[in-house]
Amino acid sequence: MGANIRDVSEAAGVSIKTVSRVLNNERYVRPATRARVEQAMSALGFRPSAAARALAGGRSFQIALMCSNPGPYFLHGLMEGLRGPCARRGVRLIVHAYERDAPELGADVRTLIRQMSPDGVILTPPIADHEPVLEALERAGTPYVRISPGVQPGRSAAVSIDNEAAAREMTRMLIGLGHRRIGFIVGHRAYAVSNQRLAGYLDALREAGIGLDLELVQQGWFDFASGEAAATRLLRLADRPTAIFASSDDMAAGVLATAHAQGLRVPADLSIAGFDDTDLARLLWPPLTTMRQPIVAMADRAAALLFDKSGEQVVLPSELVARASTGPAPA
Amino acid sequence: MGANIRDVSEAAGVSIKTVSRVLNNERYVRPATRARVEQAMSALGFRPSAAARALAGGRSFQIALMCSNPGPYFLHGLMEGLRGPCARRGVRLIVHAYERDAPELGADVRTLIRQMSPDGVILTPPIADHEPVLEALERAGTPYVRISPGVQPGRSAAVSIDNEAAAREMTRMLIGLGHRRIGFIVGHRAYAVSNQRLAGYLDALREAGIGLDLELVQQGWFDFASGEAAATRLLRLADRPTAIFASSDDMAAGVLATAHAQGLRVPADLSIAGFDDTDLARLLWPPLTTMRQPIVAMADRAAALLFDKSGEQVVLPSELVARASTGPAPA
DNA sequence: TTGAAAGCGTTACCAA
DNA sequence: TTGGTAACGCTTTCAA
Repeated sequence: MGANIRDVSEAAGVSIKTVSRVLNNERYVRPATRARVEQAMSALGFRPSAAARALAGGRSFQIALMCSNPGPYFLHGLMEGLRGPCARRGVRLIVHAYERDAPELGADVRTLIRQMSPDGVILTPPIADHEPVLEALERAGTPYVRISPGVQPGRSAAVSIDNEAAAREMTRMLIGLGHRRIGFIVGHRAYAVSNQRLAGYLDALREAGIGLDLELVQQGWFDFASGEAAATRLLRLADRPTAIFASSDDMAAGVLATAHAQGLRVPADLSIAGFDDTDLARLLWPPLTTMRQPIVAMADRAAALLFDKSGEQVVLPSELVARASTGPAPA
Repeated sequence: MGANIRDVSEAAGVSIKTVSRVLNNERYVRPATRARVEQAMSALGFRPSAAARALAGGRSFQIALMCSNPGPYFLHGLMEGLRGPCARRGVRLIVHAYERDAPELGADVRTLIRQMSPDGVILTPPIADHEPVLEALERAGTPYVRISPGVQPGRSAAVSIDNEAAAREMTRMLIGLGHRRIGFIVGHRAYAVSNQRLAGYLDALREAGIGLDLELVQQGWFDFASGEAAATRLLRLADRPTAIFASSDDMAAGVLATAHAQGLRVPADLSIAGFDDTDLARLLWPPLTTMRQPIVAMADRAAALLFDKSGEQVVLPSELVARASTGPAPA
């Protein structure tokens, strides 16, 4: 099998402890000694056992990403953003998919902590606001970073964007194009960002003096299928919307599919707006985004906060992260 | 902190070893004893430390998914398929994103094995055919399952679908609709499935007596952007294709975006076919798929093979896993 | 600046 | 069917 720390110490003619010091970049190792040890390590192809380090030292060199079953683009963005920071630090990523509605999420996290003792945890909505989970993390002293938290922003390190402002901007833009009947597809109820985005939409309508028609606000669940379904409901209305703002890209894709299926031309017959600016957004046009790939950026930043043990709350600068297909002004 | 195995043994009035037996479902534990131990475990909220188990027993209760940076839908499908089996077995998933073109992938895997000693590894293309990686795995005795391997099918447990047949069927269908100029977007060169799908396309053309026009075959890289680019090239041709078959859904989405951007109506002006049947495929129609979500199914099956330590090679039944938008026959 | 020895929490081997 | 006790490979504490 692989060489262990003793093999290295013997090869280098030093004690085990000294090898350990080199491994952990501790001070008080003479450069010459360090060099000798490092040479022995690479000569033997030594790789420290994560299990042994975790058992003895408490650090597991693993962080956990807790996410529910989000859309493909959300997951992909997270992974994309976490890859670099983790690789640089030599940290492994455990992806822990949780059931959004499981009753025992707190116990779930406790199990995760006890079993793996991760060096840190990244929480994605909606679990980022789940009290039992936060409590379990804090009680265990496990550092964690929340992505897009909805409550108690100062409670932990967190990364987010200004969802309300972004949704307001996007709605304003649609209004500016002449749209008056703008459908809105709300995200999953459990997610704080769903409310924030809805708030932005409502705000822009109010500002423009457009009365709210509740029929135009439909429930979605952030996934493709719910976008399809919500669009179907919206397009069945007697007084159809001329634009639909889906508060996630996955749902926007669903809207697009529905539009296709009904023979509607996009954007001539229907303007569609999405949120998040993933690749999917490029099915729409023009490019109105000020921030590319906010999810990737948030994940990357979250990892940085975790590794630097900073309790900072970061709101990434993003006046607008959505896109729309913008056809000719509606009749 | 949490209770350890000794606390449990004391609470239950048995030896440590007996608790260990219960934990591992070993034989030779009297039902009464087992019950007593189990009660003590739940009373104390005992969770065995993965690190200690790994160190002492060799099993880490972790499996690793090695994947490059695939499209969002591929990644999502994998996670979706692995979630259930892992949860049922109490196994954690390490997602190890590798650089497709890194020179030292073999060393990378060796490091992974030494450090984490995963109970198993799932390999996705193109690493599923990477000799140094397979060798490292075999030398270490780590069970592994390959998804969509391209060579040496019998070398390990593996799961795949018949890519060539699926691509042939899809091309036949397009031909059946009257298309004669069918663009094809090849996947990343490093992936075996790219060739398999291309072979199916070529086969169908030959069968129909349609001469191959190399201009119609464009290189892509399985991602959205390369689909856009390839479509742009295809649509610039003097003698445009009337249909484009992209050998992945992510690329098909890119084709769709390009078509939109050029004001083409889909499918009236351009038929688009995709591969894999993710949600994205629902942007196209009609539903010609015989197998829903092949990626999810492959991942699920791969996990099963890994856990059952079966060396089986599974080819999932799927005559057709692609979809196309099918407009009126081209002029 | 270096080293010796005592754990960390579990499993494995051998007895009882 | 149960129980000691020695590993497992590293970090930590305390000396030197």
